[in-house]
Amino acid sequence: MTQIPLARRSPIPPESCNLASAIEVVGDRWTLLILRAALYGVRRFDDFQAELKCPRTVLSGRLKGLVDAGLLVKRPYKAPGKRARPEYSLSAMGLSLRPILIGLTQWGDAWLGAGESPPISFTKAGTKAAIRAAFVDVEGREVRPDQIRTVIRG
Amino acid sequence: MTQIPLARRSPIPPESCNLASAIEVVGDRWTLLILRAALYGVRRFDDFQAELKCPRTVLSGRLKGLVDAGLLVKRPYKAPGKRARPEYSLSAMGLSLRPILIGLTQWGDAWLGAGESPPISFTKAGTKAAIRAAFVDVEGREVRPDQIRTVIRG
DNA sequence: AGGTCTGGATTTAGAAAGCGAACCCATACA
DNA sequence: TGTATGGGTTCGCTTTCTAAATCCAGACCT
Repeated sequence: MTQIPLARRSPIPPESCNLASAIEVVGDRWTLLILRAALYGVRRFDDFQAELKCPRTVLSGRLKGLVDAGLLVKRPYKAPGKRARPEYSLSAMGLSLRPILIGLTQWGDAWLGAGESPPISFTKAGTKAAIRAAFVDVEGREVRPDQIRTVIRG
Repeated sequence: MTQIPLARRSPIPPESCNLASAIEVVGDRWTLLILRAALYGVRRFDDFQAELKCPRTVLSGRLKGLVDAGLLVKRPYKAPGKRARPEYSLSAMGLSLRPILIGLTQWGDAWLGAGESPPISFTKAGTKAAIRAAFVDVEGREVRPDQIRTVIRG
């Protein structure tokens, strides 16, 4: 059970750790819920608001923050016969969070799912077999969790 | 760039989505920073506090929340010649977040790392080649992000 | 042109959470 | 008996969150 050896401090101080930096950017309830909706295709202010039921002040603040951080791109969106409005779509930076949120979805399915079969699952195109988040080596072959070693000052 | 089709709402309402539930549990700055430290081996109250520099009230609240949620286990810890104290170590539920936090670390390395080589990296035991977070099919072979398909009501 | 609708916000005021410092408590050790 | 130490809680103050109301610009209608 006690696989991780006791440490007084983490090997990398939080100030210079990219994980800690990432947490500063996306480690927020509303921010994560916005990204979740965005990955499902939601792009417009009122749609986010209807989905999240969060205060509009918070939503506009978080959207601005995500644009500043580079995860979302704000650009005008013109529906026919309507005036141009902004839409917020994921940048490459934001899209690359998808594996992490899928991983978190599967973690939730496993530990919070009340034993039911998951309402959403992921497969490889063309097949029906499920896929899952894991670690792979350079050749793309899976590495089991107990085989993972941590290397400092890479 | 617009790979994701526009949607007014996400396919699963947040109330019944395990991703949204997971975000309720771990979608918080201090909570994530605590888990980060815990995965590096930090277990004691004052060590967390020295590492995170957060108010002790917040720390004790978050630790309590993580114990209640089942991610941490609180149990007495007896150092020789010292009195018994509580320590907070990761449960299986908490440990299984490791791939997600490693994935987030690598996301931070890629997008926030200011071009430097990452201060921490992960390898397969016995080799020196780096590993990375990815998706695999049932046989443990990598599935590229553009090959991922979403299936509702699995 | 004037009025209305609609999406995308900002303003305002009260509630909740965050924060830092100080304090408390139990036990090892001198 | 006294002091040190780890693990908290209590106490005010400040920031952030929240909800509701308001604002604003550009279609569309007449």
